[in-house]
Amino acid sequence: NLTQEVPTSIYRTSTGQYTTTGDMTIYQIRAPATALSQGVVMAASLGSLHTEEATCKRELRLMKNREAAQERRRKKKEYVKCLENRVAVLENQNKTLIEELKALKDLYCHKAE
DNA sequence: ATCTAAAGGCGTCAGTGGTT
DNA sequence: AACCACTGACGCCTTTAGAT
Repeated sequence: NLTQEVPTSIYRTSTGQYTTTGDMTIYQIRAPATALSQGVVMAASLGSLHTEEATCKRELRLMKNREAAQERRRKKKEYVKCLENRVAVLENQNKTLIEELKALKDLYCHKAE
């Protein structure tokens, strides 16, 4: 049951801060159910159903995106680690090859003498 | 101990390409 | 057209390393 787990909506302000909103608009719309206002109230509750659904959708999307971002960062770290390992291996190989080349050069020089 | 710049991590938004 | 997963970019907060 999603709606029970979904926290209050979180919005980002223009300054990048986060803020929350309750169901203010829904509460404000509710009025005494006189015969005249009945239709209005019904429309409002229908509307609140829509906003509830929209809120649910939004929260679900945010949650999934949050998880996607976490996974993305995990994989990126893994990839960078991989690259660093590769660099270390190649540096070692390079070192070995340079030493080998030096040894062969020495050998060649001594033979030439 | 305090200050501060840099680095790291996080949540979110916006855009994109693929799928139904 | 609506939906989804993925990803780069952004702004914020926290941590870390070095200077004073």
